[in-house]
Amino acid sequence: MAKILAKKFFNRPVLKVAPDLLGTYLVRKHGRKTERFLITEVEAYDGGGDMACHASKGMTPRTAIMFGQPGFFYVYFIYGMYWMLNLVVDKDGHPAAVLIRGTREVSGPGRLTRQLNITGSFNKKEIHPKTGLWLEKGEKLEDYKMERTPRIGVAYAGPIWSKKPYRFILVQR
DNA sequence: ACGATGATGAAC
DNA sequence: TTCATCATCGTA
Repeated sequence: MAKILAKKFFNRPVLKVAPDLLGTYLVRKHGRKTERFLITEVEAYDGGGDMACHASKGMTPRTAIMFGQPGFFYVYFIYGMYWMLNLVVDKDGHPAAVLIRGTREVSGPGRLTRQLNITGSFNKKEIHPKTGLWLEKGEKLEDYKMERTPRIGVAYAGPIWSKKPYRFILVQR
């Protein structure tokens, strides 16, 4: 029986949680079918001072979820077409999230939500099997190594924050 | 290189 | 109420 990642896992600083998510499984159940996707690409967004993080705008109707408890989904609509899947992490009151950018099976954050049929209905839902979308511990991946790069598509955040190495990826050796 | 396509937040 | 912008992707 695979281990389900619970609140304790998410209730840590985002720069710890984000790399730990690499190699874990994003699990989606719709109808009778349960599918697992190995996470290979994530980005960390860390607090109100991170100018690339939506929480840098303060608490708004959209960003309020990030200011709450860890272990919930933050899902928002972008470019008139795509849903972005984020996991709220770190302690209650500190707004932080991890963007799931890709898996071994599906590359790209917009494609991922489209293929898994994830929309705004998941926003503010708990990361738990009862939701139909959750995370499970992975296995040892000897043939992959982790790399860090700047985040994608955040030039608006300015020279400092757009260059922070907050993107974590698994690449094959 | 650029258009699709609509929510969001800030300015007015 | 308008307006610029946007944590993207497919086609060219």
